Amino acid sequence: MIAPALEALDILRTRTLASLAGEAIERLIVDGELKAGEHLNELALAARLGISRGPIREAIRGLERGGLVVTVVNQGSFVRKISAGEAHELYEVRIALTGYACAHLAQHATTDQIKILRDLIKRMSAAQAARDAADYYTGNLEFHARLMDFGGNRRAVRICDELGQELNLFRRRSLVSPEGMKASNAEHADIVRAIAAGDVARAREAGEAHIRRGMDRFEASTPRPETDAAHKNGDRTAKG
Amino acid sequence: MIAPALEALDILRTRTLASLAGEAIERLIVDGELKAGEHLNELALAARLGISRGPIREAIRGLERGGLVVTVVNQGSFVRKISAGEAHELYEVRIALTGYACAHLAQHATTDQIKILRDLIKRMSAAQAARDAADYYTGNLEFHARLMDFGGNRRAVRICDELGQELNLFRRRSLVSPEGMKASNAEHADIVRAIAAGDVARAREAGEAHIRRGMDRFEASTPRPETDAAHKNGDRTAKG
DNA sequence: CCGTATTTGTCCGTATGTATG
DNA sequence: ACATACATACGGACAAATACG
Repeated sequence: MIAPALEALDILRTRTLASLAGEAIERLIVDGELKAGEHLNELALAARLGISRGPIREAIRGLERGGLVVTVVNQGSFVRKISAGEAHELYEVRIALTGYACAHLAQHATTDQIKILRDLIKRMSAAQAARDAADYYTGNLEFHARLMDFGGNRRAVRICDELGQELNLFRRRSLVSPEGMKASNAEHADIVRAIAAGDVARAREAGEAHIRRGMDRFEASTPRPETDAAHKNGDRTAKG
Repeated sequence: MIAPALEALDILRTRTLASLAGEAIERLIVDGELKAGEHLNELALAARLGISRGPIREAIRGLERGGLVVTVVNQGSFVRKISAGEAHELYEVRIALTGYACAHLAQHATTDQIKILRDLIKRMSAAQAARDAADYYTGNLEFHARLMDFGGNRRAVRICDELGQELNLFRRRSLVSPEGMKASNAEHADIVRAIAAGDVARAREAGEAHIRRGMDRFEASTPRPETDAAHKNGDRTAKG
């Protein structure tokens, strides 16, 4: 199969090739086709997408700012390889934002919003019963997005979304076992209960604990600490 | 025109022109030389920095991802003009992260770290007494960076830094009056006291309240409520 | 409403730097 | 250590779309 080139969408023309290329490369990275640490060959990417190197380079700059790739001069760009420590940092930011959003919701949530959250929990419960990991995954994604959207706001949603993408550079999709789904969804229910009860402190605690438990599960399941971290394509904010 | 062209750093060559251009344009925006809503002329920027359009375009893609500019096809890029509602969102994210960092610090702060924070408070106190707003400003910046760095971590620092930059698109530098400095620094002291006492809840509350108070001060001082909120990117340019 | 000028979007060519035999 | 091959970095040119008179 010769590359689902961008020419297929050429009819639209409502967006620049750089933006389309950016999304295409982003997909290649999050889907794992471009693995962590791998080199991004501009010419190859341009050929694959059927465009020239200009838009490719522009797209890579965006990904660079987004933290998906790192660039070294005269050597090119590489898919960012984040360390366990960096992953921990990302998780902590999510913990902070989720906890705050839950606390905020406990004070300001409407009955409609709570109903939406409860419906999502039901949907995930059904997915878990059906062993449908994919459906649970999307439901979980929407649940957390709703949580942030209701409480924090759109910007917080975007930040969490980007953090999730970066985390996918470390863990290849959070594989959830049936038991894991059940436990995770029980935590979701805890969160919504606290929110519905208007218990600010408990809502925050439940929200934080949920993410933190996911972090713990993830860090416990990681084969090796992978202390090599920085390598040569380390973050430019390198320290120590 | 002074034109602090990039040629001065041409000797180093340790970084790409795109990254240097990005920082240069970023400075132009943050410093207010390029005002909100203003159009970014690629050719003019290239001429000003003494380079070609290629690196300029790449730099703009980075700023776009960073939220400093918005781009519309076949029309170019504009300095992002954020609404009061969006500014409120940004503030809330900072509230969440600062509160979490303070709570974290209350549990894990070392005596050395607390000493550093206290020294910064002293420095700001001196700056306030001397009516040195600039020194207070930098001290304040470092204080908050330290707060995040100790607790949340480097990534949280970066996020808060970027949020602060975006906020500068709305408010032209948070002008702090002498009384404002004094009140603000008193809140700093409250935060550090709670951290030193190991009081998690109070530390979080103090951290959140500090940012929230800054937000309130800012929103109270804003000339117009601008209730439109304009969604997403809003109207790029004030044109009829 | 139309023609012109300006600017963006894209592609290609060249030079420089790095990796490698 | 030297030479070769290759990829990146940058500049410049062309076409299309938009803005303006």
